[in-house]
Amino acid sequence: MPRHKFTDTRDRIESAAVRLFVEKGVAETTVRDIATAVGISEGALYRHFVSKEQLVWLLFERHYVAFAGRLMALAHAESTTRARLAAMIRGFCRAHDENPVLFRFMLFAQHGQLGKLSAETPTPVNAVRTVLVQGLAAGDLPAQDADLATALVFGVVLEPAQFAAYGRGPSELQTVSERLVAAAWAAVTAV
Amino acid sequence: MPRHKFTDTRDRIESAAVRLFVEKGVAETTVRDIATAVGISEGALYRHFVSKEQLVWLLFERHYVAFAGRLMALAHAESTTRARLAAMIRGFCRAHDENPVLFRFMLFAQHGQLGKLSAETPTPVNAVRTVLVQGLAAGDLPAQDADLATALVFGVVLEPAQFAAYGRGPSELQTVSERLVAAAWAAVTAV
Amino acid sequence: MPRHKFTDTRDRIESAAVRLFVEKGVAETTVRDIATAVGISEGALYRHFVSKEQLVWLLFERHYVAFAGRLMALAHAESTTRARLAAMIRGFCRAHDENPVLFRFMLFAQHGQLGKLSAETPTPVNAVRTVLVQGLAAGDLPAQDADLATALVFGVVLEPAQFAAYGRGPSELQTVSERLVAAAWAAVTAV
Amino acid sequence: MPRHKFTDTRDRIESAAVRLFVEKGVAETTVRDIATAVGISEGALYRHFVSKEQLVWLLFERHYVAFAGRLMALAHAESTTRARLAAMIRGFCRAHDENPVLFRFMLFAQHGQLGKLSAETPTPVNAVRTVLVQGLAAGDLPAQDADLATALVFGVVLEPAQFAAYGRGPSELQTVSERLVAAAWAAVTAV
DNA sequence: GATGAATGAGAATTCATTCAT
DNA sequence: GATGAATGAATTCTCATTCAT
Repeated sequence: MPRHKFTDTRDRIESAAVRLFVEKGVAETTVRDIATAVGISEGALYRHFVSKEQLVWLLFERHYVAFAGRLMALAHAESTTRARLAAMIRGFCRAHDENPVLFRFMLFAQHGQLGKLSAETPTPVNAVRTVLVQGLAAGDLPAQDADLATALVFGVVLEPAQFAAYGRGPSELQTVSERLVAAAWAAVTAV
Repeated sequence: MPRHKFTDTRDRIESAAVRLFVEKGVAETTVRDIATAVGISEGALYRHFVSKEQLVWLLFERHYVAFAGRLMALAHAESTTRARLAAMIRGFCRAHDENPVLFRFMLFAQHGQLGKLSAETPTPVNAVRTVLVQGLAAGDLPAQDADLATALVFGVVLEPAQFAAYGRGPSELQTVSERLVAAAWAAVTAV
Repeated sequence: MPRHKFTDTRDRIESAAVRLFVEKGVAETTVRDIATAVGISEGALYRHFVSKEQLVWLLFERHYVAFAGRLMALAHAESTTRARLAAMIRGFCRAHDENPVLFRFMLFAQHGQLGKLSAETPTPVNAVRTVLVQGLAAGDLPAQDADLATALVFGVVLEPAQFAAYGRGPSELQTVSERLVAAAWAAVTAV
Repeated sequence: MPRHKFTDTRDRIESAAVRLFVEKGVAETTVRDIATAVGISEGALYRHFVSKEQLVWLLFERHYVAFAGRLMALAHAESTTRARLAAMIRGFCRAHDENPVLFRFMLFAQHGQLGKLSAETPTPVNAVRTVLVQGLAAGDLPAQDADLATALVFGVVLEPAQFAAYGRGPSELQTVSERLVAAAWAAVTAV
């Protein structure tokens, strides 16, 4: 095993960790599991990451914030509330299909990291909620609790992803993205 | 009386365990945590339960199956697809509000127990799916993937519960149960 | 090996720990060393002590403060500065001979615990210093820096103990206690 | 120049190591600590030293023996026992003030190296002891145990240094060297 | 039924040392 | 001479489980 490669080690650690965290759960994944999956020693991991805790946080925060940014950019490119919501939902589906494991790690894995986010951090939840609040203000949506509406949109998108993880329903969300758009819009307008 | 006491201790263990499993996660809850919460010794716990694993399984399986039964009974009491779905969603809301901690334990806590259920076990998912399949057969619903439709209904109900757990949106789901019924129906008919 | 003895386990841990800390140094003594010396498992140690750090601190603080109290009581029983100092020095010698290992742990072992003592904690240093300050105020001693005088007394007592630990000079300090009293008095009056 | 640079790095390693060993203790100082302090990589350290152990030994042995030589030279320059002792004590004070860190490393740091010295190695202890033995033989000192007398002299000098390290008493020993000479002489003549 | 000390198998982390580049 | 990733053995500590009392 060569010692001094291309420093892709860090990347390999990250993807192995995300995969294991999703497969087995964060608490159930040991540092040894990760090291073995990467093919290095446990000690070597600590050359790249301060602690398991920090590795979890790093992976979560980076991708979570990046995904929020992606969603906001998609929304900004559209002008109507429905188009914005549709673009975001398609964004969810694309992100899921590109890397289902990462998607699950960000949005399902119980890593206990959500509480560490500062209130101002942009999150996917805030991205969707902002669009809905604007839609409510513009009269594009019937008056309703913004948080509840946000939850409905999330439910319509995330639960099919959850089902997919268990082998139920379509495994590629993009094949049903227009269906999810229609369902989400119907849910938030069916007051 | 001794029999009564036994039952009492057992119940206290169970509710303390459910609460801790939800609050901290299953892996993060130690046997000592539970024993301390109940006010007994660690060893005494093993008088009532074979192992932590078995305790988790017992709690999950019992409540999960019971809840599935409750849902099916609610559906059977109605005659139209929409009424059946509505009754089940109200049942979800009531179960949540009666004991949010238990609700979360059953439906969110990643306890890795889902895979242990045999295929024939009645589950809330199957209960909802069965009603939807019947509705599709009866032509009450537009043709669509039954699993996806099930996921949509679950998403519309569960995500608001998830949000409530984080202090977002209404904390009592029964206050918005008709809203959720409307949203779920809209979602599964918006093909 | 019986499991449930007379709970002298705690005491056995303490004396084994003090001995090892002195013999090998605190940092060089592992929890395993202590457990092996006591004849229990490593994990069992943690039933009695929160951490190695806490064990070190507990041992040090308790004996250090107790010894300071002993010294002060000895001083209080006398009325002249010289008699007070003599009583304290004899107290040092007796403490050394009673348990040289504990004596060394308190006064030589580099356990890094000194900094944790709050300023008001009674210490052997303060005990001696207080007597010297009173002697200076009473004119029993020539004017001089109280800290330096304290250091001289400590040096006269502690260095022979240090030598004894290396097998040099008398191993029992009580055999030379009057000599040390005379030397200390001479040192603090030889301005 | 390259030779010069080598020496320079080596010196910087040595002084950083001595400082860290005294500040944090030998066991508590990691090779990484030293490398970081010097501004080189960990691996580079091993270009200059075989091991941490060897570095400790090297530093200790070299300075300890050199200091013993210095003390003996100072004694040899004088003709009376008292003058010899006085010269040595002033030598102690000067060495302390020149480099308190090195002084503490040699005389206090528990590096477990003392046992490695061969019996014939000249040490500060032997230097002082030799002068006292000669004084006893010459009748300049009252009959007494030579080791105990040596310990008394050491205590009178070292304990003020120890106190200085903790911020008690004078920080520069040379300001009180005559006081220490008087105290030491009083201690060894007060039989 | 209850207690709590004890076990033993890991878990995370540290660290002196090596070695390909 | 220098770098820094990698190793592997140790170290502290945790925790589900057992068992004598």
